[in-house]
Amino acid sequence: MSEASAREIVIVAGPTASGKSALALALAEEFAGTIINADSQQVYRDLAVLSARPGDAETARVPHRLYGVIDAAENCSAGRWLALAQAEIDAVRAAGRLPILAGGTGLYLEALLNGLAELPPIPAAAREEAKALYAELGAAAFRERVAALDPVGAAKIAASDAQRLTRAYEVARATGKPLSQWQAEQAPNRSLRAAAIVLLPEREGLYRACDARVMAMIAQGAEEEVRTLLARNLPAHLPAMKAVGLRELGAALGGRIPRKEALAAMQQATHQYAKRQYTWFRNRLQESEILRRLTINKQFSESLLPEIFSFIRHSLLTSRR
RNA sequence: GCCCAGGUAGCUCAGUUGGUAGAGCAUGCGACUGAAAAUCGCAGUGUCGGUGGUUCAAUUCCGCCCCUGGGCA
Repeated sequence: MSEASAREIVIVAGPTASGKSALALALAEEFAGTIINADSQQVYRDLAVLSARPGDAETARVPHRLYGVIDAAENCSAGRWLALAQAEIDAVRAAGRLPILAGGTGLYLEALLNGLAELPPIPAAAREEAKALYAELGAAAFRERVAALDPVGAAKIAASDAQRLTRAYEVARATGKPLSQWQAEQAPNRSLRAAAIVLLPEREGLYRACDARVMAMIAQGAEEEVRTLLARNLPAHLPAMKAVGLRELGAALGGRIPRKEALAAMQQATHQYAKRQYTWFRNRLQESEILRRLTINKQFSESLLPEIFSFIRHSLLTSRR
């Protein structure tokens, strides 16, 4: 495949509250772009405030895709998002605009760049079976059972990591082929060419921004949003039910803990989440044949735009305004 | 003022029949292939309230003092 035919995209990544959305907006206005969500929680309709989804003011200025498009009763996944995102990238390019992927879910961006194993759909019953067996056998014995089905995969998973262990089990059982083998057979995505801006602000300032964001969410009606979502009585295992702040605010609304304590716990959980993202983006999304990367160790601000615009112009083949 | 219970890691606490101590959480670092705002791994830290005594050795036993909580006056 020639480089000229590769699909060019821009990626805006970084931990929560680092300024990704504002940067994506500025890029979209400069380069006639459309912003495509790469965040696992912003896809859910029910989580407008809690996921800090762009609001009307932003979506009026620039087209936004894949925000609030899935009901909380359903579950998104890396695979489902990838299919949606690829379709959006094609549509945006067909419309002559630049796709700008913005979001904090490292796995999704990694899947977009490196591809994902092409697995057939795994029936829900396989996961139920895996979970039940894990509960019955306990961690160590279950891990041995997984090792019998997928020795290569099991060797890389800790016995305490129930989630990955049950995943390996369900895939091997449902497809008759070990997950590690599916993964080994996948091919990387060579049809993209990406320029990534990664925001990694100094930690203390980032945490202060996280704290301020939590308070802003409260001011925007986070508690009402939580009350409404909890009233649906959805199963706790759904991804949307794992949003940071949902459990904390829910506990306060239910009178189980003082509100002040809930806010502090939510801020702490936000720090921990930001830290995990920080680790991912510091060590992943590295430069490659298809990826140019610009790391910025600051909170986003307009004064950074000239440097960023220049980076984009030099990284992408197609000349843009 | 008297009585009782406490004072050990950033927090909540365990423990040492006397040989300078540990869990959980927090924090830091890391991993990460369809739950990823998920899930998991590793690591550090302490004048063991102060002071005097007994002892080869005291965070541990004894005295006094300080602080906190509760009770009685």
